[in-house]
Amino acid sequence: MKVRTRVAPSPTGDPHVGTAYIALFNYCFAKKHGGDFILRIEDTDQERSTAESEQQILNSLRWTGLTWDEGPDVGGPHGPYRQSERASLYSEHAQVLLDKGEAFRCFCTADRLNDLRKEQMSSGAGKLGYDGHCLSLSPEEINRHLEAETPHVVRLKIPQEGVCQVTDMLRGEIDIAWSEVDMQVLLKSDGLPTYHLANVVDDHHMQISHVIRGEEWINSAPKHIRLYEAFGWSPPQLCHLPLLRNPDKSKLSKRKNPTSIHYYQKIGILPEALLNYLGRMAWSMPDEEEKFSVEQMIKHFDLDRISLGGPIFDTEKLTWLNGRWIREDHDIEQLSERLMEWALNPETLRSILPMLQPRLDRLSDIGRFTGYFLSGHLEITADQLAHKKLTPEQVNQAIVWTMWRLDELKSWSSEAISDALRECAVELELKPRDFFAPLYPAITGMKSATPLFDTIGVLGRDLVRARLRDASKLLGGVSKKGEVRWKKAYELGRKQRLEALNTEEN
RNA sequence: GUCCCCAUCGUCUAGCCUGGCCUAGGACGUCAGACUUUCACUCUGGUAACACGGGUUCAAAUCCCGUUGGGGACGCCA
Repeated sequence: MKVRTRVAPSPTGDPHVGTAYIALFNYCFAKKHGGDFILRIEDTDQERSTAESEQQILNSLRWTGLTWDEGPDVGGPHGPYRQSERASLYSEHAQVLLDKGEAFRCFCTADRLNDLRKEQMSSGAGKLGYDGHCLSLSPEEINRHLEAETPHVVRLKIPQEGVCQVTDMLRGEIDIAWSEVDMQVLLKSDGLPTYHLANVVDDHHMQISHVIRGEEWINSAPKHIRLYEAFGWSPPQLCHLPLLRNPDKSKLSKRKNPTSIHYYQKIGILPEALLNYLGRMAWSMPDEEEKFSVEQMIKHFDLDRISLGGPIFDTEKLTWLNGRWIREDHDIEQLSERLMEWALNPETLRSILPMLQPRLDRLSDIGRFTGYFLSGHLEITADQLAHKKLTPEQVNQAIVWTMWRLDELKSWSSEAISDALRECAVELELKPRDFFAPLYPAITGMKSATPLFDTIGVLGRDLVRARLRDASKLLGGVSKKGEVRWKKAYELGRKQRLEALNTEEN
């Protein structure tokens, strides 16, 4: 059987380095065995998925240099490769399970489920999950609900007892008692599938032979195995990779560490260096060589060389490795080409020049304005952030509010940024000009610079977040205690904002 | 809380499966020095780890058990 692997990102935010990491291992495994590597977009979450995010993921993954044999942009024999375009396939399969008696309809309301969860939490019973309420509904009751068009979901039936044996390519047999497995929702009330159903149906139809994914999926593997069994399909081999971590060992997250591929591109990391570094996460060359290309990685790739401790994503070593790629693999001609490819090109210039033109008296003035567009982190001092009307605490608060509020933003347009930040100023009861003042040095390193919202827009989410975090740290950062208090105040503002939004809509 | 996974320098890791060659190797960082008009690069040297306790064995970083620690999962998110 041909080896076929896939990476299946969900377009709900910035393209994540974790996606590139998983993609890299899937790619290497497939290519090592002469197989195919597939890209599939898992956009069944209507609430959070955006076309913008999908495009960025595609762009970022392309930028790394990884190529896929099948995908939404390149097509292939098993398409479509976007789950939102396969909706009927999933509902048909849900029906099959219903007919086979492997799944059941559940008419429980969100309220009942919430209460149930609360009760389970507080009773400290340990076991959480659906209580099987709708399992015993009579055919008449079900029909009555269906006729009344009561919103409902389809859930997977789970064996009452016994254990599920999950075979992991790295860990061997893992036993998980069926009693620990929840009766997972397969089809949501909007008719779209959850990850579990869509994933299994697609992996089967796309003939995926090996599922290489993050460790966070181990606990739901029994659900997937159950689904394969229920359909009468043979499951793929499972392989769970250790998770990339923050320096504090928690799962890599943007709140603690820049996670977007775009950020690393922006600060001038070479794609081959990023992939090289990602390849060093949990994996090593047989001769322990640190610097290697994807081709070399494929040549020596072996799942046995994966170490299971979760690696911390260390930007310092990435930077060192990147330096080696710059120095050892480029002559001056090639380097100048890389630089032009990166940012010294008309396209980049065109994106910032509209803001610059009114400020240029001499062409050479470009120098002091482009610095902060081309830099990664800024070297600023605490007194650059000082403001005559605000206390350092207030300045810090303005910066932190900006950071939090920007994180909530769905669209990264300067209008959206402008609206969001103006709201922050109102919430903090500061005049806009006072509120914005410290943001200039924090984000640009200068007291006055190009228009704030456009600048933030061009710099991008992760870089802006990183600079704001740097600035906040300069002012003492957010202490554990302060975080709680500020978060409360921030949430209050957020709540009022949402309420205002709702009354507007009504 | 319940379940699952994991455990070698501060960090990435080699060694572990197939016990002895391990007084545990390499790399990042850091410190010291050399080179260089400065800086950087480069080079040399130093620093620093088998989580703990029990077993098995002539012999354990390597195998087994327990403890501790870390992480993950417990959504009509993926």
